[in-house]
Amino acid sequence: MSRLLLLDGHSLAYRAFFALPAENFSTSTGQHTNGVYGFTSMLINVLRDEQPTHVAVAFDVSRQTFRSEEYAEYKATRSATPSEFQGQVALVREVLDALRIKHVEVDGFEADDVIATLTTMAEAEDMEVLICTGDRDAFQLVTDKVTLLYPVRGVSEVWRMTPQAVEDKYLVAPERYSDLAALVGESSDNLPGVPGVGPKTAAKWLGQYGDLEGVVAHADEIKGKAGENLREHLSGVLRNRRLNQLVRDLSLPVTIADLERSTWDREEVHKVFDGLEFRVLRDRLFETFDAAPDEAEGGFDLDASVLSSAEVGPWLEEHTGGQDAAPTGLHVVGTWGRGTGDVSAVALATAGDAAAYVDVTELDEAGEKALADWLADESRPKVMHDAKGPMHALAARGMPVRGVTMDTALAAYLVKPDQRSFDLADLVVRHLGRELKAEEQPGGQGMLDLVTEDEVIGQDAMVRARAVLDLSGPLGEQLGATGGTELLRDLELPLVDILATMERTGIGVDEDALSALEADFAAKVREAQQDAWDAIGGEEINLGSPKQLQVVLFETLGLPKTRRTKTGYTTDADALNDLYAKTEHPFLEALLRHRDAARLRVTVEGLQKSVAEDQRIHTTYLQTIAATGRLSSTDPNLQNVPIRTEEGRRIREAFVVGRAGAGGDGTAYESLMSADYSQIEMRIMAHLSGDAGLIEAFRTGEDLHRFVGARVFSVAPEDVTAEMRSKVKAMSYGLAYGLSAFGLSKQLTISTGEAQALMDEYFKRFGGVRDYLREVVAQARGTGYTETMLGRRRYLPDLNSSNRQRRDMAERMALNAPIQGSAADIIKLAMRGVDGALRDAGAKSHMLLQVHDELVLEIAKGEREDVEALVRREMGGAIEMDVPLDVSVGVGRSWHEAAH
DNA sequence: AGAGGTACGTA
DNA sequence: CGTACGTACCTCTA
Repeated sequence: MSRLLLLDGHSLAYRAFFALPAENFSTSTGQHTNGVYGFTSMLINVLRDEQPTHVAVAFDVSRQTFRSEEYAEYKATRSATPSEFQGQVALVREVLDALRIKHVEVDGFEADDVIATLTTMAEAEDMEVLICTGDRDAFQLVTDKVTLLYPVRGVSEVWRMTPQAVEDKYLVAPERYSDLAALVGESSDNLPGVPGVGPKTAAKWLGQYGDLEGVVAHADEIKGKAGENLREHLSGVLRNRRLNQLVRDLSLPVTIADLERSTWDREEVHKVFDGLEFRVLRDRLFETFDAAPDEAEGGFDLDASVLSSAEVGPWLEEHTGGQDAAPTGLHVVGTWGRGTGDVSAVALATAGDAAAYVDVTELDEAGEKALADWLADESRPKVMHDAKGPMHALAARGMPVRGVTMDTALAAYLVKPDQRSFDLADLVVRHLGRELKAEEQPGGQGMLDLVTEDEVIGQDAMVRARAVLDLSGPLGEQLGATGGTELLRDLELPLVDILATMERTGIGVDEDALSALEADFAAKVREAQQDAWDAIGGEEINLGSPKQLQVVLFETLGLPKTRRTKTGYTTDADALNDLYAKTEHPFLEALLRHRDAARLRVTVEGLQKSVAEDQRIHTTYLQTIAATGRLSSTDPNLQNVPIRTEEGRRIREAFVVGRAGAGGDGTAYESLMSADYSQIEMRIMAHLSGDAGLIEAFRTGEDLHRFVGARVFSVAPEDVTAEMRSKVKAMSYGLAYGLSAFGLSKQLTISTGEAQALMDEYFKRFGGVRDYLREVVAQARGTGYTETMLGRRRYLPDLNSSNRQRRDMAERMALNAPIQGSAADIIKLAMRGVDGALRDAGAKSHMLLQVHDELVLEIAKGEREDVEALVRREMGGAIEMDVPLDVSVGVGRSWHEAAH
């Protein structure tokens, strides 16, 4: 049985808009999404619950329709569309396009007319019809075959309006509903009815005289005030009836057959949902419909074998030993994290459809050696997905991997750096149009007759190995088309091994020092907590609860309200400091002290929890997260260890050089070395902009902010005061982030005018910077992407958004991405250089950490001078620029000491 | 249990 | 109304 689902796009999105709080649904770029969210959510639910075979969504084109032409006041009382709803209908259309659901609109008519026409067309084909709209005019369409789903309680629930349901509710049959509405009036359409006549009276008349025509014909017979009013408003009633009659014979650009449900465009769905930041909804969509028809054509066809120890060597020789050295797909089954891991099995796949599965735990010595030799053989190219973790796992079994010529996760990241995850299954569907599963072989034997769990794991692993291999083709092509081939081959891929080694090495910590800090901070927390409680009369509130704090601050203490947040008033440090400056209330002082101490304590506790048995902390670097090209660090994040406050810096004292001989190979280390680029982003800005003034500033080697301050304030460099310097410093750094005069004024607590004057003066002196920043945005708007010095792209489609908030956000990203991204490129180059130079020199010293513009190394005894020279050379010479790359180096027992 | 919101650490 | 991240806690909802 065919079943057509028709939705009124605008009406439903608008309902959702009012049902869901706009402030809870917006993207990071500021676009509100509550209407789209509610619409999409409802769409998914209806598709799931009703299983229609055909779907269409109708839209209004404009408010100008034949109805408003006949009656100018039609819908005239509707208030202007709230600004938060702006653009959301366009987003609904984007969602529908991604889902490949047809939408239909006809100039001069309303969505309901389109729905009425489609309903009529479907009825002619004997289809069942479901109509989903918040417009009551559609009740007239209800029949035995046409059901109306009328949303109530926002969009969380729908009423199924069958003929019986309409009659129960309105006391008339559906085909009489419009007659009833004409008498009663419809306030939302600004169609006044007969005064004093409600649904009951109207239904009674219609029952008596059959239909509206009958009521009109017998109007003279109706007694009382109601009858009088009816006679008086007769022309209005007839007009209402003309206007609420839906048009059922529009000429439409689609046929019913066009509306048949098709598989959606997965890539487009990801793109659109990414943009809308709909994570839950996307999951729900895929969960609900993945089993349903899908565009993926099938799985992977493999000539699979499970290898015994003795078979490993011969198989590898036969399938990967050719002269052409074609790459092999490699998938590792195991666990990894914190710089180590364990393998249970590996799967291999070749372009010739051969696939093999090796249970590593069952291998004898010879088998293990055959596998290890092959893995370590640089001349046997391997294709992996997110290789770093698997490499840890293999290395932990004494099987280091070399010759990884493609990492599909890294390639996908370089192609689309804004994506948050690079799940293999997703990439396979998107780029290969297939599912991550084995091909069904009708009546076939072997692969599909899987009985044990092990067999399933084995097959899955081989499919993955094959999928990775197949993905490398299209991804490699896309990468080539976007100029990323060298970036992958020369920068990101070599970095994988370097990062893996850093993670495996870890950084030494003094656990006793951490414990002492923890105890100290804990005591401070208790003290501050007690002081805070005392200051409010002893009530023991949870100081970590913004909600409880708001009650105390703004109700109990009656302090002035702070900046609004979605859920109330902010209690952030800035606001509390402001409040303290105004009121000097002792509670605020104690609360701030509590915050600081509590934060430091959790930071220390987190570090304590992650100390491994070797008394070192092994972070994990993520290479495919930051859209600008930076690394990120997790579990624990060692890129945000406190440094700004004295108390915080004490934590860095606990990061120390490893104990003598702790390396296992007996190497003794003498110190930690911290080497960082000074003002690398400003230097990049000078280089990229070519601004003569800024370039000179760096070439003279004078204090940058003093130099700039002298120009901006027209004084001699020695007359630049500390205040001038700090203003200029804030502005210089802010520029790379797209700082506005307003933002600058906020930060420096000066007037907007003063901030603007400061910026004007700056740009007068350093006009090249302004021209460059403008040019970056203009070019990105044209090409759709920004580029770093090494050609790393970031796509910013929102630069052409019609939404100002989104556009402004995209502009700031466009300003920042080349600068932050080039800095990321440069330090990655430097890491390659340092790693290579250490190796060439046969040094025992090694890199431990990367913190965006800083490298931390552990220095082996006697290597300090050599390593310092080498690090300075490699970091300083990582790339050729018009300004020098200044590197400052410090050495000490701890990270804190090394930072001096 | 999981998600969203707030707050806050770094470059 | 300044970019890029990760983590912890609280609170509400499923």
